Amino acid sequence: MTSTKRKPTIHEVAHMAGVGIGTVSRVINNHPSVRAETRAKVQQAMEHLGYAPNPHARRVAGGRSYTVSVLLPFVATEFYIRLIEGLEATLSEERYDLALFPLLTPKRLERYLRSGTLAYQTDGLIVASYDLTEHFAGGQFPTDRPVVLVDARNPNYDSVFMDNLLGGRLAAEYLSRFPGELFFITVEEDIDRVFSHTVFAERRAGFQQGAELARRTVNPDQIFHTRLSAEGGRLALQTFLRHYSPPLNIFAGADLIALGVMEEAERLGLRLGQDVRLLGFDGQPWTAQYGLSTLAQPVEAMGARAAQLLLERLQNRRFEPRQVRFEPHLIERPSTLGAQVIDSR
Amino acid sequence: MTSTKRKPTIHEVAHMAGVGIGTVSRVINNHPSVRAETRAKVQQAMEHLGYAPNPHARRVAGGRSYTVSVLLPFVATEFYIRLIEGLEATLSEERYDLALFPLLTPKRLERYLRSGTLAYQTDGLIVASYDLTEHFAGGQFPTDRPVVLVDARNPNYDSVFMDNLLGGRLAAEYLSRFPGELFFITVEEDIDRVFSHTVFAERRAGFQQGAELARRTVNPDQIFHTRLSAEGGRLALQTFLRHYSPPLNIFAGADLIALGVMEEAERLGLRLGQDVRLLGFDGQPWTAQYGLSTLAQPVEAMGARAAQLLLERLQNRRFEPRQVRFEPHLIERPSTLGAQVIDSR
DNA sequence: CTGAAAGCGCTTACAG
DNA sequence: CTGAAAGCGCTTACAG
Repeated sequence: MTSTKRKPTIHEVAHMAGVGIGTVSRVINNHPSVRAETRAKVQQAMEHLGYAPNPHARRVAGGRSYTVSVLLPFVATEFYIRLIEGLEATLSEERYDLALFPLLTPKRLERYLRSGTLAYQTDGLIVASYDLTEHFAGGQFPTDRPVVLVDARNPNYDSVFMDNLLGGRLAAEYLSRFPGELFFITVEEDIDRVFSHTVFAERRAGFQQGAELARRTVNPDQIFHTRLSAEGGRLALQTFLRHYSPPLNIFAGADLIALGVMEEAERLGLRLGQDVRLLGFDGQPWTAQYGLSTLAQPVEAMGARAAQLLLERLQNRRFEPRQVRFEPHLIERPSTLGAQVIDSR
Repeated sequence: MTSTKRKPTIHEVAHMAGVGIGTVSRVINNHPSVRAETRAKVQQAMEHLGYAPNPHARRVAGGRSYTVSVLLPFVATEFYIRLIEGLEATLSEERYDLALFPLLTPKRLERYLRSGTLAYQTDGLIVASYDLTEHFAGGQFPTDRPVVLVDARNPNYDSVFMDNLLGGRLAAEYLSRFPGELFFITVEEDIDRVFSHTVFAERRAGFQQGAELARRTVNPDQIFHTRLSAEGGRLALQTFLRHYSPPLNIFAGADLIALGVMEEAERLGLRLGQDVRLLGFDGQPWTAQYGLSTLAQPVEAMGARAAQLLLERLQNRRFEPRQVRFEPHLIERPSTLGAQVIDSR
């Protein structure tokens, strides 16, 4: 006895609207074959009663969970906030719920996937940022549910991914147009991280390629490894300045790291866009106010696309795994444009 | 049609065990009034069939969600991993599920609490680390579900909290026994954080109190504010060393920050436990291998206690809000014991 | 386009 | 201690 007041049911709605419960159900589920007039009557009754369908009854009767699980790193980045919003926007249109499963340890993941109740909890899986197949025998997820990867890539599964190599290359090409050396701040995995991704390694490889194409050298001490935090950016700038003098052209592997670079530059009295040219990656909403140039990722769109792929799978459609590639796009702001631009192309 | 093979139901189990479905249900729910012999028969049948109860059917028939929602910050700390484990251990015994709700924005929270479906999703709420009442009119959560706070405190709700003030005081008292100045590294909220907690402010206040009691002064530049990251600890040590010379006695507000201090000390060739005496807070599992002294929090136990309080509320028991206080306890390791101990008590 | 009815897989008094 | 039966609130063919 947890609830205080009885909640209205489909029967009460049907009674009030003067229709059968089947019709109410059809209205709830946006079934096309309902007369507009009938639909209106039913909707009025629902509103009047403050009716909300019981999802559990729906799941029992429908024989499905109407739920999609999202397996994602347990980190504080805005990236995942945006990703979740993209997923949710698309899934909720089809009345699917989202269940978040934070990837903490492989043991938990294993337990989760093999648990007898997962069958009831989830119609499909979305796996963010990791290609987890390596954790399982045969490179297959131990589940009969459809799986879609987002911000990650595997040829055996539908994948929605960012072309990080291209991103790194664009960064190097762009920063090469300015005087001064090139620098890169990359994120290293924590030692204790058991799940690994390749995002930052790809950006770095792209950056090296782009630098080569522009005939610029990037020495090992022009690359700083740190964790994904603003403070990592601050440390990076301090370290660069021990051996190099402004102007510095810095590509931060993530906006959050670029934020730390900005803070430290300000503390040191360096002018952004002149002494330090700074380019981030992600396109977080706050970068606009901060005047941070960045390679923007259409994160919400990636989430929406992944959700769409999964919904199609859930409709039992059979096709080969689909690979959807997204590209970052450059947004120029004061952090790189403080002074005159030398266009050497 | 998402599932591949039909899952066995309670009827099949009953048939195979030669009992009624009611009996099977009683076995599943650990109802006391089942003969051991009957129970064994049923369990055998369940195992043989690979039976797992359908949680949705249970929720419909039982009229409850059998689910507890945990509202928690979306951060990567091990603290929450441990907290979740403590909660889950206790709740799963009573066949309650856990639903994680990451606190991203107040808007999402509002939408979530007021949504018509929350009534179906959740029998009770556990709110971690934040006293969210300030966000709502009248200082009450806009829900008729029982609410328990953990790692936070509010007189109107059951609360399980850590005595952070005591923790800070213990830290100062302990570190005062060593030669050298006292330092504190605290965590500041990000500007964009809308949810705020008082944990670090409390530890700091306690630290100041403890220092006073020990007749030690702590100047403003002996306190460093940073974000919750290992790199924050590295920056802190660098900063302290600009104005102070070893030995330094540092209380890091969190183990994660202490980790950064250790890394930076090593990089600078400083001896831990001699040049730098370091005390963390949390008692993360890895601190043992790293030899980090720390004020350990019984996180799992706090989670278990919170779960227990909520389960009691769910049994419809009425009592005044209960406040359960936990204390940290000091674990001494090489990071403070590298040299001789001056016991001045 | 719509209603009556069967069915989804459980829980829970009610008898015995 | 246990079984038969009603009921939870939906979905979904099946008729019309």
